[in-house]
Amino acid sequence: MKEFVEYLLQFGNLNQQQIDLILKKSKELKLKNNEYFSEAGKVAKQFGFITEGIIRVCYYNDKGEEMTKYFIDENNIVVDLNSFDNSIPSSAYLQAISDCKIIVFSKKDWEELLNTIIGLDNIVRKIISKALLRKVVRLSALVSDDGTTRYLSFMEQYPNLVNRIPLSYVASYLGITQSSLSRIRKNIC
Amino acid sequence: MKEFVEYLLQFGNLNQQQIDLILKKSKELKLKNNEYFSEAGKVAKQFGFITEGIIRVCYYNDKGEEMTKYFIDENNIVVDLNSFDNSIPSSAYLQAISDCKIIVFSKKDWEELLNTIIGLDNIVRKIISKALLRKVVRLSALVSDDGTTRYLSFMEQYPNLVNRIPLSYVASYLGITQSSLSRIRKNIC
DNA sequence: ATCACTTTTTGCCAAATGACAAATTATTTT
DNA sequence: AAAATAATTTGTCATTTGGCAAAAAGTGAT
Repeated sequence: MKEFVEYLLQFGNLNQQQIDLILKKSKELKLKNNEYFSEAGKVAKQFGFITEGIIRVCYYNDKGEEMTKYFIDENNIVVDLNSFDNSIPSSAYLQAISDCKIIVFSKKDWEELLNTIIGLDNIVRKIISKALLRKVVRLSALVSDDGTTRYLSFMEQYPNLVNRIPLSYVASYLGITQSSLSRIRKNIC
Repeated sequence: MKEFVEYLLQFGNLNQQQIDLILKKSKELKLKNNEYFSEAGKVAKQFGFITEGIIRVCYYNDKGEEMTKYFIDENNIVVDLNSFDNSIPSSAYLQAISDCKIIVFSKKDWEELLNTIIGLDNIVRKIISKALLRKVVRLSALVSDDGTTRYLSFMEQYPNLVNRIPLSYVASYLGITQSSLSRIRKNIC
């Protein structure tokens, strides 16, 4: 929990009373490897913060292939934002790809917090923008580069992820086939 | 000008007095084809809204190749945000790739407006988030697809741009070479 | 209409990647 | 340890794309 509070405080101030309020509403969710935090077709009902583990966001394209959009690891917000905010069914799966511990808030509690704590929505907005910006930077690195360069920059961006997740997920994130990635790795090491 | 006001009002309310204040500070900037709205190495000093024309955002990569990050067309905000907000030198060029008319605000005026008009910063924040989200969606389409698919989705996203800008810019945006794009087009049409 | 210049298309070959299947290696279960 | 399962690597060949240079088409000025 401490991590989450510290994380929030990076983006704005909260007094002890406000912090306590947040703590009171928080619950811990444990997910086993391969379990879902939220699923395509369903409305996202939780706002979370990962304290342990890795989540990946994926969907199925026209051809039925599983595509990994991105990864979220420790000390980051995890929420299917569009679905959560607008109460619409999501088009993506948020799946644990290792055992995870996540601090979660129900939608009701979270909205209550946003309404009660002045400045919290400001903090959240900043967090969201920052996350989006990071996403843009990451995606940019994936365009225009060849497989090898993509893989190298992936390793820079997620240095502590490479060895914790299956190769196939990395490949679908990088937009190349698993075999290609395997060959690329052979050439690098 | 009307377009800009309408644009802002999509994201929040402003009364007539506030609108007049904004109008009073606005200036019209005309850029000829190939001129720069802001340049790499310099601090961005203007916040703009394109009423006519197309701007592209580009930079030079390690190899000295010119890379197009994205295009901005009519009825969209144009600003080198990171540089403008933090007063740091930018790493990108914002270049007119057709004659442009842009409504602009100096940094000083814009900050004054943000301080004076309650709710404007909220509106701006919403605009920025939306733009970032669009960027993510666009970039996602560029990863994982082959050249042909990229080009097709580019045409969907910028239907009125394809015939107005040089092929080489489109190619560098799509992350493929100009020759490849030329061949791809031949196969499609 | 001609010339100069820019943009786009082609041709050629090398390199990278995809598709599919089989083999190998790791991991888990019994 | 052996068997079963999953993950990764490798082989083979077709396709796509890159790199480079030349040709063709388009544009603008005189």
